[in-house]
Amino acid sequence: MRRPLNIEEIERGTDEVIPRADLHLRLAQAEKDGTRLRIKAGFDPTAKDLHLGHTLLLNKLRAYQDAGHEAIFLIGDFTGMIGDPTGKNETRKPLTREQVEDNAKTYQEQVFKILDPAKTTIAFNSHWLDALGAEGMLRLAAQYTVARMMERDDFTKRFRDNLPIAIHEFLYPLLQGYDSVALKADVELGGTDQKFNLLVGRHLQTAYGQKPQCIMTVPILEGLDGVQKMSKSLNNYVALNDSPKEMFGKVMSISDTLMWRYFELLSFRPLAELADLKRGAEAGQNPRDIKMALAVELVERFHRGGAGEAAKAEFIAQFSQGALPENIPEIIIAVPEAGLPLAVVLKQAGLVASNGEGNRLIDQKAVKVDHQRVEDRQTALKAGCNHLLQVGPRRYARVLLRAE
RNA sequence: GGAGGGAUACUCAAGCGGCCAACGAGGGCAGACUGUAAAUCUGCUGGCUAACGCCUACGUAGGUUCGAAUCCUACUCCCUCCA
Repeated sequence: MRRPLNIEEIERGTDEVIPRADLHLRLAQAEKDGTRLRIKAGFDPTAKDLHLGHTLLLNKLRAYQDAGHEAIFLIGDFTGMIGDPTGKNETRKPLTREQVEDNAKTYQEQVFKILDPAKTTIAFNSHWLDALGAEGMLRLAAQYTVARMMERDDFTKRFRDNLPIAIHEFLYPLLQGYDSVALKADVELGGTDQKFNLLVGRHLQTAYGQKPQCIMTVPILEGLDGVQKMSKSLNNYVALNDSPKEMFGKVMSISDTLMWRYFELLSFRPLAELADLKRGAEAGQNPRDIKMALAVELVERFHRGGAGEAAKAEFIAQFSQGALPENIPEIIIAVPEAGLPLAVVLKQAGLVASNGEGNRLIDQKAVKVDHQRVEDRQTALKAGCNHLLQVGPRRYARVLLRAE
Protein backbone atom coordinates (compact mmCIF):
# COMPACT_ATOMS: atom_id res chain seq x y z
CA MET A 1 0.00 0.00 0.00
CA ARG A 2 1.11 3.46 -0.71
CA ARG A 3 2.57 5.36 2.16
CA PRO A 4 2.07 9.08 2.47
CA LEU A 5 4.71 11.16 0.75
CA ASN A 6 7.76 11.53 2.92
CA ILE A 7 10.39 13.52 1.12
CA GLU A 8 12.76 13.39 4.04
CA GLU A 9 12.84 9.62 3.97
CA ILE A 10 13.44 9.58 0.24
CA GLU A 11 16.28 12.04 0.47
CA ARG A 12 17.91 10.51 3.51
CA GLY A 13 21.53 9.69 2.88
CA THR A 14 21.67 11.18 -0.59
CA ASP A 15 24.52 13.33 -1.73
CA GLU A 16 22.86 15.49 -4.34
CA VAL A 17 19.42 15.90 -5.83
CA ILE A 18 19.34 17.75 -9.12
CA PRO A 19 17.16 19.68 -9.53
CA ARG A 20 15.66 19.30 -6.10
CA ALA A 21 12.71 21.56 -6.62
CA ASP A 22 11.69 19.67 -9.72
CA LEU A 23 11.81 16.37 -7.88
CA HIS A 24 9.61 17.71 -5.11
CA LEU A 25 7.20 19.01 -7.69
CA ARG A 26 7.00 15.70 -9.48
CA LEU A 27 6.57 13.77 -6.29
CA ALA A 28 3.79 16.04 -5.18
CA GLN A 29 2.14 15.86 -8.57
CA ALA A 30 2.29 12.08 -8.64
CA GLU A 31 0.86 12.00 -5.15
CA LYS A 32 -1.97 14.21 -6.20
CA ASP A 33 -2.74 12.36 -9.44
CA GLY A 34 -2.17 8.92 -8.02
CA THR A 35 0.43 8.20 -10.70
CA ARG A 36 3.77 6.54 -10.32
CA LEU A 37 7.15 7.97 -11.15
CA ARG A 38 9.59 5.77 -13.04
CA ILE A 39 12.70 5.41 -10.95
CA LYS A 40 15.72 4.01 -12.72
CA ALA A 41 18.90 2.61 -11.26
CA GLY A 42 21.38 0.83 -13.46
CA PHE A 43 23.77 -1.93 -12.56
CA ASP A 44 26.64 -3.23 -14.57
CA PRO A 45 26.79 -6.97 -14.39
CA THR A 46 30.54 -6.91 -14.23
CA ALA A 47 30.83 -8.71 -10.93
CA LYS A 48 28.67 -11.47 -9.61
CA ASP A 49 28.29 -10.49 -6.03
CA LEU A 50 26.29 -7.57 -4.86
CA HIS A 51 27.86 -5.99 -1.83
CA LEU A 52 26.90 -3.46 0.79
CA GLY A 53 28.01 -0.63 -1.45
CA HIS A 54 25.30 -1.53 -3.92
CA THR A 55 22.68 -1.53 -1.22
CA LEU A 56 22.78 2.21 -0.75
CA LEU A 57 21.23 2.51 -4.15
CA LEU A 58 18.90 -0.44 -3.66
CA ASN A 59 17.69 0.94 -0.36
CA LYS A 60 16.90 4.18 -2.07
CA LEU A 61 15.06 2.35 -4.79
CA ARG A 62 13.17 0.53 -2.10
CA ALA A 63 12.23 3.81 -0.48
CA TYR A 64 10.64 4.97 -3.71
CA GLN A 65 8.97 1.62 -4.06
CA ASP A 66 7.51 1.93 -0.62
CA ALA A 67 6.25 5.35 -1.57
CA GLY A 68 4.36 3.72 -4.42
CA HIS A 69 6.60 4.49 -7.35
CA GLU A 70 7.88 2.18 -10.03
CA ALA A 71 11.36 0.89 -9.37
CA ILE A 72 13.21 -0.08 -12.48
CA PHE A 73 16.21 -2.25 -11.84
CA LEU A 74 18.16 -1.90 -15.01
CA ILE A 75 20.71 -4.51 -15.78
CA GLY A 76 23.28 -3.08 -18.14
CA ASP A 77 23.82 -6.27 -20.02
CA PHE A 78 24.73 -4.36 -23.15
CA THR A 79 26.74 -1.57 -21.57
CA GLY A 80 28.37 -4.15 -19.35
CA MET A 81 30.19 -5.31 -22.39
CA ILE A 82 31.81 -1.90 -22.56
CA GLY A 83 32.46 -1.47 -18.90
CA ASP A 84 31.95 1.90 -17.33
CA PRO A 85 35.24 3.75 -17.28
CA THR A 86 34.14 5.76 -14.25
CA GLY A 87 36.75 6.01 -11.58
CA LYS A 88 39.11 3.80 -13.47
CA ASN A 89 42.40 5.06 -14.68
CA GLU A 90 42.55 2.33 -17.20
CA THR A 91 40.44 0.89 -19.92
CA ARG A 92 38.34 -1.97 -18.75
CA LYS A 93 38.30 -5.16 -20.71
CA PRO A 94 34.98 -5.80 -22.38
CA LEU A 95 33.07 -8.74 -20.99
CA THR A 96 31.69 -11.42 -23.22
CA ARG A 97 27.96 -11.76 -23.61
CA GLU A 98 28.04 -15.06 -21.74
CA GLN A 99 29.78 -13.57 -18.74
CA VAL A 100 27.33 -10.71 -18.66
CA GLU A 101 24.29 -12.99 -18.79
CA ASP A 102 25.68 -15.20 -16.13
CA ASN A 103 26.34 -12.26 -13.85
CA ALA A 104 22.95 -10.75 -14.51
CA LYS A 105 21.23 -13.89 -13.33
CA THR A 106 23.06 -13.82 -10.03
CA TYR A 107 22.17 -10.17 -9.63
CA GLN A 108 18.49 -10.86 -9.85
CA GLU A 109 18.68 -13.49 -7.15
CA GLN A 110 20.35 -11.11 -4.75
CA VAL A 111 18.54 -7.91 -5.42
CA PHE A 112 15.28 -9.14 -3.96
CA LYS A 113 16.83 -9.34 -0.57
CA ILE A 114 16.09 -5.64 -0.63
CA LEU A 115 13.58 -4.85 -3.31
CA ASP A 116 10.00 -6.01 -3.33
CA PRO A 117 9.78 -8.40 -6.28
CA ALA A 118 6.16 -7.62 -6.86
CA LYS A 119 6.90 -3.96 -7.37
CA THR A 120 10.11 -4.19 -9.32
CA THR A 121 10.54 -3.94 -13.03
CA ILE A 122 13.68 -5.59 -14.25
CA ALA A 123 14.98 -4.30 -17.53
CA PHE A 124 17.88 -5.23 -19.76
CA ASN A 125 19.31 -2.49 -21.86
CA SER A 126 20.29 -4.88 -24.63
CA HIS A 127 16.59 -4.85 -25.53
CA TRP A 128 16.77 -1.40 -26.98
CA LEU A 129 20.50 -1.04 -27.50
CA ASP A 130 20.71 -4.11 -29.72
CA ALA A 131 17.95 -2.59 -31.79
CA LEU A 132 19.62 0.80 -31.95
CA GLY A 133 21.94 -0.24 -34.73
CA ALA A 134 24.80 1.64 -36.25
CA GLU A 135 22.56 4.38 -37.54
CA GLY A 136 20.90 4.93 -34.21
CA MET A 137 24.29 4.91 -32.59
CA LEU A 138 25.50 7.62 -34.93
CA ARG A 139 22.47 9.76 -34.29
CA LEU A 140 22.95 9.30 -30.59
CA ALA A 141 26.63 10.18 -30.77
CA ALA A 142 25.77 13.35 -32.65
CA GLN A 143 23.99 14.65 -29.55
CA TYR A 144 27.14 15.21 -27.57
CA THR A 145 30.47 16.87 -28.16
CA VAL A 146 33.98 15.74 -27.44
CA ALA A 147 34.65 18.83 -25.39
CA ARG A 148 31.72 18.07 -23.11
CA MET A 149 32.71 14.46 -22.87
CA MET A 150 36.17 15.51 -21.81
CA GLU A 151 34.67 17.42 -18.91
CA ARG A 152 34.31 14.13 -17.19
CA ASP A 153 36.90 13.94 -14.50
CA ASP A 154 38.44 10.59 -15.24
CA PHE A 155 38.70 11.39 -18.94
CA THR A 156 40.38 14.68 -18.16
CA LYS A 157 42.86 13.01 -15.89
CA ARG A 158 43.65 10.12 -18.14
CA PHE A 159 44.13 12.40 -21.08
CA ARG A 160 46.43 14.64 -19.07
CA ASP A 161 48.42 11.65 -17.82
CA ASN A 162 48.87 10.21 -21.26
CA LEU A 163 46.77 7.19 -20.44
CA PRO A 164 44.76 5.58 -23.18
CA ILE A 165 41.12 6.38 -23.65
CA ALA A 166 39.42 4.09 -26.08
CA ILE A 167 36.71 5.54 -28.27
CA HIS A 168 34.14 3.08 -27.06
CA GLU A 169 34.47 4.50 -23.59
CA PHE A 170 32.90 7.69 -24.84
CA LEU A 171 29.91 5.66 -25.85
CA TYR A 172 29.24 4.45 -22.37
CA PRO A 173 27.73 7.65 -20.96
CA LEU A 174 25.76 8.09 -24.15
CA LEU A 175 24.29 4.64 -23.96
CA GLN A 176 23.52 4.99 -20.29
CA GLY A 177 21.80 8.25 -21.06
CA TYR A 178 19.90 6.63 -23.87
CA ASP A 179 18.63 4.07 -21.38
CA SER A 180 16.84 6.92 -19.65
CA VAL A 181 15.32 7.90 -22.96
CA ALA A 182 14.20 4.35 -23.67
CA LEU A 183 12.75 3.97 -20.19
CA LYS A 184 11.30 7.47 -20.03
CA ALA A 185 12.81 7.74 -16.58
CA ASP A 186 11.56 10.38 -14.18
CA VAL A 187 14.37 9.88 -11.76
CA GLU A 188 17.72 8.18 -12.07
CA LEU A 189 19.72 7.07 -9.08
CA GLY A 190 23.44 6.54 -9.04
CA GLY A 191 26.60 6.84 -7.03
CA THR A 192 28.29 10.21 -6.86
CA ASP A 193 30.79 8.91 -9.41
CA GLN A 194 27.88 8.55 -11.79
CA LYS A 195 26.93 12.18 -11.75
CA PHE A 196 28.33 12.89 -15.17
CA ASN A 197 26.53 9.98 -16.76
CA LEU A 198 23.28 10.88 -15.04
CA LEU A 199 23.52 14.41 -16.34
CA VAL A 200 24.14 13.13 -19.85
CA GLY A 201 20.84 11.33 -19.45
CA ARG A 202 19.10 14.62 -18.82
CA HIS A 203 20.71 16.14 -21.85
CA LEU A 204 19.75 13.26 -24.10
CA GLN A 205 16.18 13.12 -22.88
CA THR A 206 15.82 16.76 -23.77
CA ALA A 207 17.36 16.09 -27.16
CA TYR A 208 14.84 13.32 -27.76
CA GLY A 209 11.96 15.53 -26.75
CA GLN A 210 11.42 14.19 -23.24
CA LYS A 211 11.23 15.88 -19.92
CA PRO A 212 14.67 15.50 -18.38
CA GLN A 213 14.93 13.16 -15.44
CA CYS A 214 15.81 14.26 -11.96
CA ILE A 215 18.98 12.77 -10.68
CA MET A 216 19.82 11.66 -7.21
CA THR A 217 23.28 10.59 -6.16
CA VAL A 218 24.23 8.50 -3.17
CA PRO A 219 27.69 8.46 -1.59
CA ILE A 220 30.19 5.81 -2.54
CA LEU A 221 30.61 3.45 0.35
CA GLU A 222 34.15 2.94 1.53
CA GLY A 223 35.33 -0.62 1.74
CA LEU A 224 36.54 -2.41 4.84
CA ASP A 225 39.87 -0.62 4.60
CA GLY A 226 38.03 2.66 5.09
CA VAL A 227 39.84 4.30 2.22
CA GLN A 228 39.02 2.88 -1.15
CA LYS A 229 35.56 2.34 -2.40
CA MET A 230 34.01 -0.98 -1.63
CA SER A 231 34.55 -3.31 -4.52
CA LYS A 232 35.05 -6.90 -5.21
CA SER A 233 38.26 -6.36 -7.09
CA LEU A 234 39.82 -4.65 -4.08
CA ASN A 235 38.61 -7.42 -1.85
CA ASN A 236 37.35 -4.99 0.75
CA TYR A 237 33.70 -5.80 0.47
CA VAL A 238 30.86 -7.41 2.34
CA ALA A 239 28.78 -9.41 -0.11
CA LEU A 240 25.07 -9.87 0.40
CA ASN A 241 25.72 -13.55 -0.06
CA ASP A 242 28.35 -13.74 2.63
CA SER A 243 27.48 -16.19 5.34
CA PRO A 244 26.26 -14.65 8.61
CA LYS A 245 29.56 -15.51 10.20
CA GLU A 246 31.64 -13.93 7.47
CA MET A 247 29.46 -10.88 7.35
CA PHE A 248 29.58 -10.41 11.09
CA GLY A 249 33.33 -10.85 11.17
CA LYS A 250 33.92 -8.41 8.36
CA VAL A 251 31.78 -5.75 9.94
CA MET A 252 33.57 -6.23 13.25
CA SER A 253 36.90 -5.75 11.54
CA ILE A 254 36.23 -2.20 10.39
CA SER A 255 37.79 0.66 12.26
CA ASP A 256 35.88 2.60 14.89
CA THR A 257 35.89 5.63 12.65
CA LEU A 258 34.51 3.76 9.71
CA MET A 259 31.86 2.27 11.93
CA TRP A 260 30.08 5.61 12.16
CA ARG A 261 30.13 6.03 8.45
CA TYR A 262 28.54 2.64 8.06
CA PHE A 263 25.94 3.46 10.66
CA GLU A 264 25.10 6.61 8.84
CA LEU A 265 24.84 5.05 5.42
CA LEU A 266 23.73 1.49 6.04
CA SER A 267 21.71 1.43 9.22
CA PHE A 268 17.97 1.87 9.14
CA ARG A 269 17.93 3.13 12.70
CA PRO A 270 16.30 6.48 13.22
CA LEU A 271 18.75 9.36 13.27
CA ALA A 272 17.91 10.06 16.90
CA GLU A 273 19.02 6.56 17.85
CA LEU A 274 22.33 7.03 16.06
CA ALA A 275 22.90 10.19 18.04
CA ASP A 276 22.30 8.19 21.23
CA LEU A 277 24.87 5.61 20.20
CA LYS A 278 27.42 8.32 19.57
CA ARG A 279 26.79 9.84 22.93
CA GLY A 280 27.27 6.41 24.46
CA ALA A 281 30.64 6.03 22.78
CA GLU A 282 31.75 9.44 23.95
CA ALA A 283 30.71 8.51 27.46
CA GLY A 284 33.13 5.61 27.33
CA GLN A 285 31.04 2.72 26.12
CA ASN A 286 33.18 0.13 24.35
CA PRO A 287 32.91 0.83 20.63
CA ARG A 288 33.16 -2.89 20.05
CA ASP A 289 29.71 -3.38 21.50
CA ILE A 290 28.25 -0.62 19.39
CA LYS A 291 29.89 -2.19 16.36
CA MET A 292 28.25 -5.45 17.28
CA ALA A 293 24.86 -3.79 17.14
CA LEU A 294 25.63 -2.71 13.60
CA ALA A 295 26.83 -6.16 12.66
CA VAL A 296 23.71 -7.74 14.10
CA GLU A 297 21.48 -5.35 12.20
CA LEU A 298 23.18 -6.01 8.89
CA VAL A 299 23.39 -9.77 9.25
CA GLU A 300 19.75 -9.89 10.27
CA ARG A 301 18.75 -7.78 7.30
CA PHE A 302 20.22 -10.19 4.81
CA HIS A 303 19.74 -13.49 6.56
CA ARG A 304 16.69 -13.02 8.81
CA GLY A 305 15.40 -15.41 11.39
CA GLY A 306 17.68 -14.42 14.22
CA ALA A 307 20.84 -14.95 12.19
CA GLY A 308 22.21 -11.68 13.50
CA GLU A 309 22.11 -12.63 17.16
CA ALA A 310 23.33 -16.13 16.35
CA ALA A 311 26.34 -14.74 14.49
CA LYS A 312 27.06 -12.48 17.42
CA ALA A 313 26.99 -15.39 19.85
CA GLU A 314 29.33 -17.41 17.68
CA PHE A 315 31.63 -14.46 17.30
CA ILE A 316 31.87 -13.94 21.02
CA ALA A 317 32.43 -17.63 21.63
CA GLN A 318 35.17 -17.88 19.07
CA PHE A 319 37.10 -14.73 19.58
CA SER A 320 36.37 -13.53 23.06
CA GLN A 321 36.34 -16.96 24.62
CA GLY A 322 38.67 -18.78 22.27
CA ALA A 323 36.21 -21.45 21.21
CA LEU A 324 36.75 -23.20 17.92
CA PRO A 325 34.71 -22.20 14.93
CA GLU A 326 32.13 -24.59 13.60
CA ASN A 327 32.77 -26.44 10.41
CA ILE A 328 36.49 -26.91 10.57
CA PRO A 329 37.46 -28.72 7.41
CA GLU A 330 38.75 -32.25 7.86
CA ILE A 331 41.45 -33.51 5.61
CA ILE A 332 42.84 -36.98 5.29
CA ILE A 333 46.53 -37.08 4.56
CA ALA A 334 48.68 -40.05 3.72
CA VAL A 335 51.84 -40.11 5.78
CA PRO A 336 54.95 -42.20 5.19
CA GLU A 337 56.57 -44.30 7.90
CA ALA A 338 58.98 -41.58 8.96
CA GLY A 339 56.28 -38.99 9.42
CA LEU A 340 55.65 -35.81 7.49
CA PRO A 341 57.22 -32.42 8.22
CA LEU A 342 54.67 -30.01 9.65
CA ALA A 343 55.04 -27.53 6.81
CA VAL A 344 54.13 -30.22 4.32
CA VAL A 345 51.07 -31.19 6.33
CA LEU A 346 50.00 -27.56 6.43
CA LYS A 347 50.32 -27.33 2.71
CA GLN A 348 48.39 -30.49 2.05
CA ALA A 349 45.70 -29.33 4.43
CA GLY A 350 45.39 -26.24 2.27
CA LEU A 351 46.34 -23.86 5.06
CA VAL A 352 49.39 -22.48 3.29
CA ALA A 353 50.32 -22.09 -0.34
CA SER A 354 53.72 -23.71 -0.25
CA ASN A 355 56.05 -25.57 2.06
CA GLY A 356 58.18 -22.47 2.20
CA GLU A 357 55.28 -20.40 3.45
CA GLY A 358 54.52 -23.08 6.00
CA ASN A 359 58.05 -22.94 7.33
CA ARG A 360 58.05 -19.18 7.41
CA LEU A 361 54.86 -19.17 9.44
CA ILE A 362 56.30 -21.73 11.82
CA ASP A 363 59.26 -19.40 12.35
CA GLN A 364 56.80 -16.61 12.96
CA LYS A 365 55.11 -18.50 15.75
CA ALA A 366 51.87 -18.56 13.85
CA VAL A 367 51.33 -22.31 13.84
CA LYS A 368 49.62 -24.36 16.53
CA VAL A 369 49.07 -28.08 16.64
CA ASP A 370 46.41 -29.15 19.12
CA HIS A 371 46.59 -25.69 20.67
CA GLN A 372 50.34 -25.99 21.25
CA ARG A 373 52.52 -23.48 19.47
CA VAL A 374 55.16 -25.10 17.31
CA GLU A 375 58.33 -23.16 16.62
CA ASP A 376 60.56 -25.86 15.27
CA ARG A 377 60.57 -26.49 11.56
CA GLN A 378 61.79 -29.98 12.11
CA THR A 379 58.58 -31.05 13.77
CA ALA A 380 57.07 -33.98 11.93
CA LEU A 381 53.68 -35.56 12.35
CA LYS A 382 53.31 -39.32 12.45
CA ALA A 383 50.64 -41.47 10.93
CA GLY A 384 47.77 -42.75 12.99
CA CYS A 385 46.82 -39.57 14.83
CA ASN A 386 44.37 -36.77 14.39
CA HIS A 387 45.46 -33.22 14.92
CA LEU A 388 43.91 -29.81 15.04
CA LEU A 389 46.01 -27.35 13.07
CA GLN A 390 45.83 -23.60 13.39
CA VAL A 391 47.65 -21.01 11.36
CA GLY A 392 47.23 -17.50 12.62
CA PRO A 393 43.90 -16.52 14.11
CA ARG A 394 41.71 -17.59 11.25
CA ARG A 395 42.98 -20.66 9.48
CA TYR A 396 41.90 -23.99 10.91
CA ALA A 397 41.93 -27.59 9.78
CA ARG A 398 41.62 -31.01 11.28
CA VAL A 399 43.89 -33.58 9.75
CA LEU A 400 43.57 -37.34 9.91
CA LEU A 401 46.95 -38.87 9.29
CA ARG A 402 46.88 -42.25 7.66
CA ALA A 403 49.76 -44.60 7.13
CA GLU A 404 50.77 -44.65 3.52
C1' G B 1 52.87 7.46 -42.76
C1' G B 2 57.09 9.74 -39.73
C1' A B 3 59.68 10.69 -34.91
C1' G B 4 60.24 9.58 -29.87
C1' G B 5 59.13 6.97 -25.11
C1' G B 6 57.81 2.52 -22.56
C1' A B 7 56.89 -2.98 -21.05
C1' U B 8 60.38 -5.28 -13.98
C1' A B 9 57.25 -9.62 -8.75
C1' C B 10 49.86 -8.75 -6.29
C1' U B 11 50.13 -3.10 -7.49
C1' C B 12 53.21 1.19 -8.06
C1' A B 13 58.26 1.74 -8.81
C1' A B 14 64.03 1.55 -8.62
C1' G B 15 67.87 -1.06 -11.04
C1' C B 16 70.71 -0.21 -16.67
C1' G B 17 76.91 -6.10 -17.36
C1' G B 18 78.60 -9.53 -11.92
C1' C B 19 77.48 -7.73 -4.82
C1' C B 20 69.85 -9.05 -8.20
C1' A B 21 65.14 -13.63 -6.19
C1' A B 22 65.92 -7.97 -7.76
C1' C B 23 66.15 -1.00 -3.50
C1' G B 24 61.70 1.45 -1.91
C1' A B 25 56.41 2.14 -1.19
C1' G B 26 51.56 0.14 -1.02
C1' G B 27 48.94 -4.25 -0.30
C1' G B 28 48.90 -9.08 2.03
C1' C B 29 50.36 -12.48 6.02
C1' A B 30 52.32 -13.32 10.97
C1' G B 31 53.90 -11.78 15.96
C1' A B 32 53.56 -8.09 20.12
C1' C B 33 49.85 -4.77 22.08
C1' U B 34 44.34 -5.07 22.06
C1' G B 35 38.31 -5.12 21.63
C1' U B 36 39.54 -10.77 15.82
C1' A B 37 39.72 -3.96 16.25
C1' A B 38 42.01 0.74 14.54
C1' A B 39 46.74 3.17 15.40
C1' U B 40 51.73 1.63 16.59
C1' C B 41 56.15 -1.55 16.71
C1' U B 42 58.66 -6.06 14.66
C1' G B 43 59.27 -9.83 11.07
C1' C B 44 57.97 -12.32 6.53
C1' U B 45 56.20 -11.76 1.50
C1' G B 46 59.04 -17.03 -6.01
C1' G B 47 59.37 -22.70 -5.81
C1' C B 48 61.98 -27.22 -4.05
C1' U B 49 65.37 -28.62 0.17
C1' A B 50 66.92 -30.24 7.14
C1' A B 51 70.79 -27.59 4.99
C1' C B 52 75.02 -26.61 1.18
C1' G B 53 72.43 -25.62 -2.87
C1' C B 54 69.35 -26.12 -7.16
C1' C B 55 65.39 -24.37 -10.33
C1' U B 56 62.01 -20.65 -12.31
C1' A B 57 61.36 -15.23 -12.86
C1' C B 58 62.46 -8.76 -15.06
C1' G B 59 56.98 -8.35 -22.56
C1' U B 60 58.34 -12.74 -26.52
C1' A B 61 62.22 -15.19 -29.39
C1' G B 62 67.13 -15.35 -30.49
C1' G B 63 72.34 -13.43 -29.95
C1' U B 64 77.01 -11.19 -27.65
C1' U B 65 79.59 -12.39 -22.98
C1' C B 66 83.08 -16.42 -18.27
C1' G B 67 78.50 -13.86 -16.65
C1' A B 68 72.53 -10.12 -18.81
C1' A B 69 66.68 -7.43 -15.85
C1' U B 70 70.86 -4.64 -17.56
C1' C B 71 74.31 -4.78 -24.28
C1' C B 72 72.68 -6.33 -29.61
C1' U B 73 68.80 -8.13 -33.25
C1' A B 74 63.88 -9.34 -34.52
C1' C B 75 58.96 -9.58 -32.91
C1' U B 76 54.45 -8.34 -29.87
C1' C B 77 51.78 -4.85 -27.13
C1' C B 78 51.15 0.18 -25.16
C1' C B 79 51.76 5.61 -24.90
C1' U B 80 53.06 10.56 -26.83
C1' C B 81 54.05 14.06 -30.63
C1' C B 82 53.93 15.44 -35.94
C1' A B 83 50.98 14.35 -40.43
